[in-house]
Amino acid sequence: MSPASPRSGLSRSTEDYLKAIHELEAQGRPAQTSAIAEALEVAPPSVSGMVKRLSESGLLEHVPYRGVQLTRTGRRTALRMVRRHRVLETYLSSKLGYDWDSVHEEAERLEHAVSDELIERMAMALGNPQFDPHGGPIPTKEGEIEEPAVTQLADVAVGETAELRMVSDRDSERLRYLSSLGLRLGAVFEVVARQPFRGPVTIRLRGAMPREQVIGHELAESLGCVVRGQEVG
Amino acid sequence: MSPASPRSGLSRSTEDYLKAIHELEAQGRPAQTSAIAEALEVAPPSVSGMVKRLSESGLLEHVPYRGVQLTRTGRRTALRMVRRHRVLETYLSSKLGYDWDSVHEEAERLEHAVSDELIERMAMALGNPQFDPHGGPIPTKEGEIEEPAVTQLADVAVGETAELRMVSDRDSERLRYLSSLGLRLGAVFEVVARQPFRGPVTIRLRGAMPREQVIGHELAESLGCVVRGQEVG
DNA sequence: CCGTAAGTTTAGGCACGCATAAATTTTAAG
DNA sequence: CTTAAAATTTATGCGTGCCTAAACTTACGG
Repeated sequence: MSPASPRSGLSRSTEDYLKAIHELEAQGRPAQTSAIAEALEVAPPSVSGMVKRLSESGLLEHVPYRGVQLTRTGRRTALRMVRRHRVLETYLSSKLGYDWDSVHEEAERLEHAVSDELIERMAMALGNPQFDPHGGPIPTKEGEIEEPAVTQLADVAVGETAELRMVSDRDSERLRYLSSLGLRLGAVFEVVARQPFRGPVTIRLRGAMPREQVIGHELAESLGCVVRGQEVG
Repeated sequence: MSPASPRSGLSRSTEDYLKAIHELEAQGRPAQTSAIAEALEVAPPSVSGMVKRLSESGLLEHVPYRGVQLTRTGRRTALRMVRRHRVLETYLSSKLGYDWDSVHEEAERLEHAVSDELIERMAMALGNPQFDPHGGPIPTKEGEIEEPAVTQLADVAVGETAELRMVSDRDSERLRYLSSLGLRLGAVFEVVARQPFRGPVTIRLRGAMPREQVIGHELAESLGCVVRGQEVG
């Protein structure tokens, strides 16, 4: 008997697979075995085995050699996990002084152990927040989620002014680096240069002490911004 | 590979076994296979198997057919789990509005998932409390615990006045019943009668509306009191 | 259209943690 | 002291979830 998560009756691994597959689907990519394996840091044959179990449980559909797709039930469970994760991150950050670079790891473990009751109490205590500390939208209890329309910093034109709205929570190193640059959520900046061939982007942060920062292309792709148009510095 | 708890490197089950064995030892009873099996609600052969693994890991010593004893390391881990459990219970109760009859179940799951860091942050936010919502002493970070000297209500003499100091957190039904009687921690009452042959105890609660309550012997054994001596109502 | 590289699945194994049934040891009774 | 009852351990087996190695599909370049 594998340990069951409260109420869902699903194992920790199962929840992790569903969440990972959901994320791949959300990115538009078909959820292939190798992609799942990479996301969860397991070997591809392990994924094949789990996919078989999950499809037998009706949580996803599997077309051999092609990929998988979550069923309605699978997606519901995945969104429930996303809600748990993001409410936890928000709570840890707001109420217990965690930094945005350390919440992810803690939430990743807790999301399998908390009850729905506790999540709702935390959400209540926070005033039912809509976004987590990285700007990720928090699905409602009913499983509704609204992805904010953001533009990758890498795609913002020179001369535009933009605001940082969303960042991946995956790499805490990266988050610490962003903090050190003064790039927090809500930070406003102007794009002053963009090098071609996937080159870096240069921005000027607005604030008491405006500074110019050079952001590598890959990092710039992971930053979700809202473009405010061309403003006069 | 079994899922590992943060930092301890031990599985959920391992942590549960150590905690259960610790509790048996604390009660003076030798930790026998059957007692462990009963506490964890598993079959005795499962205990034999786990005991073998635990003793190979140096967490306890096993004398075949006799019983088991925690090593220094085993006890340290067990006390760490007790601290986690009780800090969690206190936090859930103080900060998230849980009742004393519902905290145990939630803490039971969370104790395996939280990091030491989170426990210390919670303890800090609570002002480093010494007791959990059931009056159980919270071990320090260093693993020191001081069992309060309490008397079972079943052993308090007629005419004595006592204060409720500690209750088992195991049975939430029982806790709800106590609440319904007005018997919370700190409640002061006088023992007005005791029936022989493990019969019930009758108490009179002090307060705005004094009431007499009859408490069954078994329940009275589970209530830890501090006797205040004979006072005039 | 054929063959190879890349991706996927099957085959076979292992550790954990649980179970039941059978063998063993201890205890307690006569 | 012998023997039956109770407790414990050993023997086996099962499901989960991971692994590596081998077999199999699919996609693609020549």
